[in-house]
Amino acid sequence: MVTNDPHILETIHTKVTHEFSKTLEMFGLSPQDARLFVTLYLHQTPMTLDEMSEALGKSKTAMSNGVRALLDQGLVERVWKKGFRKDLYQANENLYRNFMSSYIKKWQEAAIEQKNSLNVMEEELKSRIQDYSDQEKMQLADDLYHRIEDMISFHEWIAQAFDGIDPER
Amino acid sequence: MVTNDPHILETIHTKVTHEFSKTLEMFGLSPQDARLFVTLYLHQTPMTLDEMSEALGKSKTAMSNGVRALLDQGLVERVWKKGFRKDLYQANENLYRNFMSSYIKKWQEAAIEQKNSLNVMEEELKSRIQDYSDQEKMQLADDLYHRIEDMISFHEWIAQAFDGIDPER
DNA sequence: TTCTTTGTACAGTTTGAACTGTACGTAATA
DNA sequence: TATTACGTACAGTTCAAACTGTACAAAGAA
Repeated sequence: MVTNDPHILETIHTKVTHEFSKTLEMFGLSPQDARLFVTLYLHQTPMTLDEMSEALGKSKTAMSNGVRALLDQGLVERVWKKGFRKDLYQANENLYRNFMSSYIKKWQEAAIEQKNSLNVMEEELKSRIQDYSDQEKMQLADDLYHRIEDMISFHEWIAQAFDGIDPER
Repeated sequence: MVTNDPHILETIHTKVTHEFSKTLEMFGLSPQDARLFVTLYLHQTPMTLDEMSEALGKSKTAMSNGVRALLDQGLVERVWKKGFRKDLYQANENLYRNFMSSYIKKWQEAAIEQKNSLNVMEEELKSRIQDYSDQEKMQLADDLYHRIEDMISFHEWIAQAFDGIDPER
């Protein structure tokens, strides 16, 4: 192609936004939050709500909500500019630390948390299991017990697997 | 507690289902699919659509759809029992292989895929970048170019990180 | 063949998430 | 002080996903 499309820059910008959003969605961001983040990330200077609204073609209210969600997740920060009344926001720079690293941490914590919950239930079941004189119920309780043990192992594997990843680079 | 709650087994069963579903949702399963899978997993023998419907209190149609989703993801298999007309389904046994291992593979493939897409865009941008005489546009293109490079690095980190996990135990 | 059972396609309903426009509280400006 | 600009709370709308009940096609039983 030798054509000199005057919108080539915008076209690539759009494609990149779409592509990178998909990756961020894998980290659990909603499609809209991901889009907003990428918009901020590609924009080299901090943006106002009105600029985001313009860039994404959505209402200011939607941007206000979206930015708050990103702030809560620590992906975006508010910036001050003296003599400027509007709020300014920019995407945090370090992608790896902001996503990969915190993501791993989130998984590990969740895995350990769930494992603990299961342990509690396992204990409860064990202490009750002898109460059953009924043969059939005894069998059911025993089966459930083994399943819980499998689940606990599974959570241990998860925690261990993510432990093997170096969180900083 | 010395009380001997006659429903203690069901109570624990429910709690375990709920807890383990949360873990599976982290792997991208929808809440409904996760619940259905755990129900099958805890049930020691293969189940019919009617049994699932009974167990979850939802329509048979919903079960039919749910099971198909799980089949597509390779989490459940159909079982034959001679002289029995109804379809029987059971959860695949090995949790680690079915979830953790395939999950890691999915991430790696996705990361590499996205990285390739970004590479293509980067090349396109590079080949067009000299067409700009306009100083301002030149700057924009250059900024975008650097951002794309950052994104590519990010995807490389992802692929590398998941590479460090041993997929088989 | 006819009758019955079983799974699923389909149409309609419900529910929740995302978005919009308005209205209001707060803070800067004059 | 009054006025203007800004962000967000709120109520209403839209849209998609999940669910239900009915109707039908396929396969087994009689």
